[in-house]
Amino acid sequence: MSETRSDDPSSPSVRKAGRPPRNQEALLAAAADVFVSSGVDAPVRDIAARAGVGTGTIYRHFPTRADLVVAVYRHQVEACADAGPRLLADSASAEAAFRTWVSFFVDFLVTKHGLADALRGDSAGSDALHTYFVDRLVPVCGSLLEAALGRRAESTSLDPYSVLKGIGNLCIGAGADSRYDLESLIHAYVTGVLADGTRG
Amino acid sequence: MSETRSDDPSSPSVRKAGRPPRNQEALLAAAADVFVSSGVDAPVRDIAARAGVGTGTIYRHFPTRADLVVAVYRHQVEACADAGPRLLADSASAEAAFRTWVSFFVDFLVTKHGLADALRGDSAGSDALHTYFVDRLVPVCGSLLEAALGRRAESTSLDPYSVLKGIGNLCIGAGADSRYDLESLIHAYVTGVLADGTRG
Amino acid sequence: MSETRSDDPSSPSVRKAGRPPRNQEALLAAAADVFVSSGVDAPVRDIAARAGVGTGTIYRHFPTRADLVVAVYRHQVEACADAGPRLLADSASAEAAFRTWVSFFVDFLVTKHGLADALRGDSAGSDALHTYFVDRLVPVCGSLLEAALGRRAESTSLDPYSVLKGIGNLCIGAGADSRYDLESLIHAYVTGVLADGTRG
Amino acid sequence: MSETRSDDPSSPSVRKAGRPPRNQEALLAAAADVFVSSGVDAPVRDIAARAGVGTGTIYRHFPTRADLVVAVYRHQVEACADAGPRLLADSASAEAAFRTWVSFFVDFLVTKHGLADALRGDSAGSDALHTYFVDRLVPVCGSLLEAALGRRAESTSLDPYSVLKGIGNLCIGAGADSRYDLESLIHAYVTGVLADGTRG
DNA sequence: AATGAATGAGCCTTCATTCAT
DNA sequence: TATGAATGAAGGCTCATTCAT
Repeated sequence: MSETRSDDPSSPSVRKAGRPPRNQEALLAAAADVFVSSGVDAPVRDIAARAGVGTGTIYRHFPTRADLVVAVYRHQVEACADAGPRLLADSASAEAAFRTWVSFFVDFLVTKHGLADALRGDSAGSDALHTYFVDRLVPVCGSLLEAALGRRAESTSLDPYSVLKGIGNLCIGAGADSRYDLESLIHAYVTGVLADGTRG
Repeated sequence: MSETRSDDPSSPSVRKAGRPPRNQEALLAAAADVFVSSGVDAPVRDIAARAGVGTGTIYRHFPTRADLVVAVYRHQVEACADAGPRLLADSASAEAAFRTWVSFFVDFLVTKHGLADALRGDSAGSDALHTYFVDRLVPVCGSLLEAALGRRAESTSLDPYSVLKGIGNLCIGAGADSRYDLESLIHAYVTGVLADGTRG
Repeated sequence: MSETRSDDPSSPSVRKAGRPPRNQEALLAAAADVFVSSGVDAPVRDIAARAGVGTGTIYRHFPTRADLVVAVYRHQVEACADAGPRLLADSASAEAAFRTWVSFFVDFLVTKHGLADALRGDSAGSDALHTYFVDRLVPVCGSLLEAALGRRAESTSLDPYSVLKGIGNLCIGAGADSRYDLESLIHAYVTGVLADGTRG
Repeated sequence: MSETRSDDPSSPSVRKAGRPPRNQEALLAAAADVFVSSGVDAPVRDIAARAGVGTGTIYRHFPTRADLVVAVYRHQVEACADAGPRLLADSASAEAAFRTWVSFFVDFLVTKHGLADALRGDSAGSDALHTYFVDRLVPVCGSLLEAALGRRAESTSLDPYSVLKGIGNLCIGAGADSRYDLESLIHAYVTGVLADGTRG
């Protein structure tokens, strides 16, 4: 599907022959590519081929698939996490900040198709990623949500973890399904979360 | 595809007479069991073993995995589809009917662990299932949604397909993750869908 | 080396094409062949190829390498164990019985080149074989040894296990090394064992 | 094979000053350690790691594994060979000298766990080692044996090569198997060798 | 000279699928 | 029809070995 994909830091792209890469960057870019087209469970061999390296090289740098998956998405997760506080400070309203952050998160998930899948936690080696996501993003999502609900929130039953995971789930399969109107759904979802949170 | 197949997943027991296709019964029941415990991608051998038949028998009755998966869940899908009109007629309000139907659908998805996953369309042989779900349930969901939105609905941008798929997505992983408060999320989701639909 | 080898129960030998075998016998014969030429650690693929079957077939019949190794030699081990009591009853003297039995055991080990190696216990999947050998043959060796030492034996420090393992070790590499005069060595070994046993 | 590899069997150790090849030392020591704990077939990487060098360095100094193995044990083999004449001169009797030498050899083999295995000749790169052992020790063993048999020996059928290899074989697996009473076995073995040799 | 990243062959193991019985 | 043995394509992982730096 994506033969392009090149917003990533360093992306040697396709790579057919040429001198082998000397750093992990190339590996990560290749893995990202493959994850997009074949999912996080793609054969190690495919990733190696895409990177133009031997399978051993993959294992050298990332002993387990989890290591690789986490490494592949770490940058983006960090960027996402960092955006939270910034949005809260810069936005006109807390709700706007929350909605913008959610959009940011959704874009990330959708762009990196396959990521949403990884987020689930079933796929091989996804546990590490899942844990990483949760640890890093739930707090951010939580503070934005809390701010958005503001004073009105009295005893919301909607915990940040569920809200975040819900967003992730909603993103699954989007991008590969043109009939699936993710944007509208996310808007409605947030609307509902804020409405229900207010009522507690 | 499968002619008879009683009503409940754990069915063959109920049969009175002994029409030949008795095997189909056992096969479906076994497959349902295995799908629950190992997911829709479980080894054919496991299913055959559970059914007490040879693998060849599985293939004879269900040439592709999709055939099997669809057959396994047909009953429930039908029940779900049939419930729509009934709820619309029996409920106090259209919104109540919609919410109840959604709950029904969610219960189905969650109970049949792994079904939500299958619904996505990536898993082996899920396409057929996906198509079947869509063809059968989108119309039902659509009429309930329309009724719930009622007159207020002017030009909702939320199409039934997306709404249904959103529900399915939200259900993914639930049941295996106790921190994931699916019920509250679904409630919020529906709230948002109805609210946004109104504003369209 | 051995292209012959055919004293084994059922030995389809080389097998190039032809209809695939339907029983384990063929597999065992193939495995025996390969063990002889490549040792008990030979690749499963080699064994499968020799038997003219797919690797999966090997795994079907012998889930672990140990299962296969044990199966391959079980017949011979049993024959060897059974020979003990018989020799004791038929021989002119207990010492003769012991020496004959040792010869029998040695022939077995040497003929099935590679077996002595397996007996050691390091090689993958050899533990099971080792245990089997010990459980089955040590008692037999023990009673023959005891009989041979007869009354004279007072407090022999030579336990049957060590004596048996010593024989096995002595056989290692024999057959592949023409300069190695195993027969004479075994004779001397037994002489020493009986002499030392007497003095205790 | 290996270009340099000094000239004297027991070489690098004696060096006074600090000529570059100091590494050889470290490499051999590391290899010896690893051989003890993981056997002569241990991964090259492990040896390199233990020595604190890159794998390439190992290959530079020892092109083949055989070169390394031989180098590792050269010292001990030489010591063992040198001990022969000395024992013959110092011992009370030739038999005592032989038995002492055998004990010495056995200790060497057992202490350097895995050496006995390597001596066999199957393990990767053991041929060179085997040849070296034979060339160096068979003559020594032969003269001691001859002396021990003395005048009595008329036409012994036990050649030194077999006797030596027999000892080596007996040592296999000792040390890793507490039930295996190597010492007693060796005693009996020598007893038998001397007894049979006399009768020829 | 030393280093260690990279390579890739080779082994194990698991299944989907076919097919003789 | 039913069976399950057999097949063989994958895919994971581990080193021995090479070679650019």
